[in-house]
Amino acid sequence: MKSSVDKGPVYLQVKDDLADKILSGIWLANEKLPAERQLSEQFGITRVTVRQALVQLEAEGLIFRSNRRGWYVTPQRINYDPSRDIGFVKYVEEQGFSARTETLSKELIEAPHWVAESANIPPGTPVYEILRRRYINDRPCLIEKIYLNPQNCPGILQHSLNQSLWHLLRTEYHLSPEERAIEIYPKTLDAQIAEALSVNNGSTGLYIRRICRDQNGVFLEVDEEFWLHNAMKVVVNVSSGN
Amino acid sequence: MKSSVDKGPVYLQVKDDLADKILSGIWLANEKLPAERQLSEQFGITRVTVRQALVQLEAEGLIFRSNRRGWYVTPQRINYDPSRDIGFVKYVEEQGFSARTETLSKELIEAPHWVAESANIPPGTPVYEILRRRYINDRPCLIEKIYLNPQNCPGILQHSLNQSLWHLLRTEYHLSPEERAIEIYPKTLDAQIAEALSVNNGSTGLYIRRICRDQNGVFLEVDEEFWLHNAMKVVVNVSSGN
DNA sequence: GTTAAATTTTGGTATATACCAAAATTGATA
DNA sequence: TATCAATTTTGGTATATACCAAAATTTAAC
Repeated sequence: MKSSVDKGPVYLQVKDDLADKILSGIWLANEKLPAERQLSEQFGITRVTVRQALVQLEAEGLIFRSNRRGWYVTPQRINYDPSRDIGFVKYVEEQGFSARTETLSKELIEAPHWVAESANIPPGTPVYEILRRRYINDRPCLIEKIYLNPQNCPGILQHSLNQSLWHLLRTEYHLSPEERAIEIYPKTLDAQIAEALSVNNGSTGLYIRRICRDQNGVFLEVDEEFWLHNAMKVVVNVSSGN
Repeated sequence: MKSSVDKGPVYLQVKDDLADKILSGIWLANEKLPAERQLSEQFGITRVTVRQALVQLEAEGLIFRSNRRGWYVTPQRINYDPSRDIGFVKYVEEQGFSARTETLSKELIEAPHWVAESANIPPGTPVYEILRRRYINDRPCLIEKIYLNPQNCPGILQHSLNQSLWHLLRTEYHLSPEERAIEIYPKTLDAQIAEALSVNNGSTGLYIRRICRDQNGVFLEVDEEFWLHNAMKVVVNVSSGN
């Protein structure tokens, strides 16, 4: 890998080399990369240096790792519009991917601190909490924590929650959000979330928080999403208003 | 740092320890952390391991590094609403920070490929390109590339562009956007951008692309922003529509 | 042929060490 | 006292090595 002319750090050269193999299609989406020791031999460098290159590529989103199983080529990002509620599965399938949802838990709890605060309800108010895991092409891509106002949708936990939640809210409870406050920023996935997405503890993800209110400003839903940072691209369309 | 009971990897323990010092206020915003060699001695671990912890903390956004000068405590994120155009400086100052803008270059060029495509104009059409660097509390936080339709705002490059661009467009050219298509995702900062923000080549940033059109659907502005990933939080409010 | 146990491979973590160039600091000089 | 050169510190990069536990693979047993 070393050459007479300086092309910058070796690990960046290796990174570029691997990136080429991916972008040019030599390695396909979801394909497993050679083992680290194998790569280090191929490039004639230490495994430590290979690792530096791989971590870089991971940060760029070109590759991902699945718990101790190795490095894989990241599939194309999907577009995601957090301001719409047409149903995740439908939305993803329109883009030519397959999707599915898994409900991890659902219960009535006392509103956590931050939920009470952002929903503007007294602390300790009972709320429904729903935990879901969403897959795109069989890859777990996000964990979702949903908090619902029980006054608006009593008994919703009896329903199957693997479908579009807003479809349910619309048809069964005649609810539809009027105002959405959305927050987006990169955030490290904590142990619980990382585990649930089978990625390494400490991986960076994209965090989306959404607070939906009805026409009277009453809180309908608070929603927290923890995405693999490389799985999607946020796409929002906003008209006028200003 | 080692202890009899297993508390997971040492580098995560160190990370948590440092995180505590920051969150508890022992180390203040913009304060410089001790040198890596010093930390490694304090914790009784290798510099390599210290580095692992620091890189983690950086990914979490708690600390940042400024080209070879060391590690610093990240100041609080600002809120940023890419769907509004009330002027960056004013917006930031309302949140209690100081802000300023620097124009790095401005010229008439042929529309780059992706600009022509997303603006729906013929490739090669002349457009104004403006490059700006924005500071928050004297820290360079984002690079902005702006592409304007010359037909809408002839001669705009003669003006000072360190002020709010939309204020200029409104008052001088009677332009205001009706539709905005916004894209947001984490992206690695390339060499040019990283240099301009004086962060390491290959750092991850948050990328925001915005396409603004008038009421007739004619392209007014295309805008690319490259943010330090830890400098802000995207905040968008969307009403109804669906 | 299927299942279970033994073995190998591999990623995750960690130490010890070294060199370079940029940055910061110190010291000499005008 | 201010300026500039010499020195020291420090972050960035890289090698060589090692051990563990999870995962994958192979082998043995039923």
